[in-house]
Amino acid sequence: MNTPFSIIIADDHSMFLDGLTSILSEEKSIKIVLTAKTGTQVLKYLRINTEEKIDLVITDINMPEMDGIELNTAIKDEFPKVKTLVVSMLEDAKKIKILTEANTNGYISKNAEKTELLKAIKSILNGENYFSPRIKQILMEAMFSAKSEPEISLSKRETEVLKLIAQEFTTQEIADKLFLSKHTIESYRKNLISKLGVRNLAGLTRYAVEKGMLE
Amino acid sequence: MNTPFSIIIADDHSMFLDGLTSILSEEKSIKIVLTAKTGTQVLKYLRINTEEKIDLVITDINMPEMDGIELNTAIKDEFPKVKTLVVSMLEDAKKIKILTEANTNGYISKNAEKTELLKAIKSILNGENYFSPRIKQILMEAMFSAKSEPEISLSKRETEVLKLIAQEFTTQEIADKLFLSKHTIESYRKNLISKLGVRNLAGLTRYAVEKGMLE
DNA sequence: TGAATTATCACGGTTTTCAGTGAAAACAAA
DNA sequence: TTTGTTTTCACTGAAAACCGTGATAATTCA
Repeated sequence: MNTPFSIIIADDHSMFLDGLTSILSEEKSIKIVLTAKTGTQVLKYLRINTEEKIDLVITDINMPEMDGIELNTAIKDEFPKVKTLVVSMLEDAKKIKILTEANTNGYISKNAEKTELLKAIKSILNGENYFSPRIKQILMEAMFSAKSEPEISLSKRETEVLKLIAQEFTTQEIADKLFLSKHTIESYRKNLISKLGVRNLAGLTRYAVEKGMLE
Repeated sequence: MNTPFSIIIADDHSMFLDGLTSILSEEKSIKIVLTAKTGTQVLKYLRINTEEKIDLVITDINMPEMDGIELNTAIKDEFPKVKTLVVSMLEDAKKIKILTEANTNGYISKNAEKTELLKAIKSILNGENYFSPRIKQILMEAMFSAKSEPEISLSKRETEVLKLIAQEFTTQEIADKLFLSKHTIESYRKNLISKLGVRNLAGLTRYAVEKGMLE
């Protein structure tokens, strides 16, 4: 019989880690060589055990220290032969896009059935990529809707002023805080309003909060 | 040997469900009689199989149709003999508090180790409740910090006006929309500002967004 | 180096918000 | 039935925001 495939699993939720390990240990063609809770642990292992052939790294996206996206790019950069499969809770189009651009070999949701998980793993180990139909669909939708959002980019100053506005400071206060003229801040407010397509302070504030620009 | 304990597991992420099943099927004292993806499935099963003795329901909080909190209260209401263990991703003090008040028998995080999971299950099956140290700590902190938040309650109209303000409507527009005088809306705005302890529209908007009053 | 973007400032006029103060009617709860 | 809350409306003066329409210097980047 062939030697089993060597797999690393990374997820910060130990229960999920244990569960996945338990599921995969039933598969005789798979050998789990490491389970890790952070991306850094995985990278460290790969760097130390360079002589060991690792076939696949299964990773979550949300992890402390080094998340799945960073881990993925690092692996593809340093160990291009190692395949990666992302198993994530979220179905965030942007993150999926970044991951595909970083040459992830597969992406499935934690909603996926066990059979789909095994299918994905086998496909990848066979040299094919695997993205579940749902993920493909989300990617497609993102492609189309992306064009409708022309990506508003704000300069440093604009961002700074916007934050202060959303924090309830008045024009005069912001001017004092930044050692600028009150007129300057007024210009910024005006620009921000037209740039972001909103009508007033409320709109600016909502934009700032929803984009997570505060705290 | 004793008859094994009958357990139901509910979680909308099938991978987690499979993982947990896989872990627990190693335990001989445990028999998994049902795995479900929604709370309603669990309730339906309990209602049909009334003669069957179910010892424990392990459930996530976030689930479609009927979440873990509703499921828990329903179980405690209809089937008080059935124990419940909540296994959740989130460590939200409020939800934990609601669950303890609804007589949940245990609460552990998905961060918990396998050993802790088994410990929790065994404790509960032995008639004790189990809350992990971390959860206890969060609960304690919530108790103390709760007093610092004096629970601001807004009336229907106040909420309505606040929403419209946060949606960038001017006083006049809101007045027209609600068939009220402009002065009335001004009063509401003023009251809201002092009630919520903010300074201006930005503060009101932030409050509305952060409380999830919009969508 | 030249073009584009960013950062800065200015002014007059209009609208809106903010702060203070007050009050009447409707309604629910105790 | 009294008390409290909610909903409704009104006026004033000051402050701030909003609108239009500029301009100049600094920086960045192609």
